[in-house]
Amino acid sequence: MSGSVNLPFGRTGVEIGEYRTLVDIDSATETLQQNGVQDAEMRIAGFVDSCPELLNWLESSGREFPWRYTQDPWTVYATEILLQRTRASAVESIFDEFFTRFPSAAAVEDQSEEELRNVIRSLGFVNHRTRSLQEAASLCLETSRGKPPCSLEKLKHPWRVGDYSARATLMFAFDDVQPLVDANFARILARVFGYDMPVQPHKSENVYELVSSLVPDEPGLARAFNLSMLDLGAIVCSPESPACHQCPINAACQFYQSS
DNA sequence: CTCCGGATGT
DNA sequence: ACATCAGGAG
Repeated sequence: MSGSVNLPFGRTGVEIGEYRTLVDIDSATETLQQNGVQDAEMRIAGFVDSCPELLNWLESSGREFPWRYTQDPWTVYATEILLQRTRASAVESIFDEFFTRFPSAAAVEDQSEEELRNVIRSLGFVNHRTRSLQEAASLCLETSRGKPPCSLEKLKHPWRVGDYSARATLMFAFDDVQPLVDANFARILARVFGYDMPVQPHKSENVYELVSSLVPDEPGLARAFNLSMLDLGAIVCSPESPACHQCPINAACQFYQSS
């Protein structure tokens, strides 16, 4: 049941012809046109056709964080809370200690709150995250024997577990195809398609709709696609001074073409 | 829309 | 000092 996709990155090998059948090019084009982007059809096609190479880049250059090697629902759910507005490298540095002390939702209720706060202190947002993890653990123990629920609305029940974290849990723990719109993703799309980045990228309905159409409708590829955008944003397409010369999709990027 | 929270990188 | 980080709430 678990392990139906290849870890850590999912499925990274696919031909362009198959990939095209798994995304909604018409819907993506329509959404992009509503943003006032010229040549929307051509730009969407260019992006989609570059995605197989993007997945190859993930396979060779992606970040192999420990949480990418498991689909254990509690581990995925708790890790998403640890990752909120926090550098992934910071979470990596406490990952082993955290899941040694809190390998299950039950462990969070068994250990003292002070113990929990000590382990996550180096991440910041300690008050927020302590309450989130306690309520998440409680939810898991109430609803399904220590496992997080596989429903979007129920996953969002704990304090400060919102749309992104809930969808990420569905995607990475339950192989449920989801669009994961974070700040990185929005920045990349703004550059690739040449429109002004929304003030709250992860809350923009327009960006969300666009990403929904561009996520391939197959769990292994959807996992790889989402991870590739996270890593591209962190490694190559950084906020300041992006390394366009080493970007696997620069041929389809308006920012690169016009610079 | 605005504001929030903390360690970390620059 | 200031912006950023696998966002979220009011």
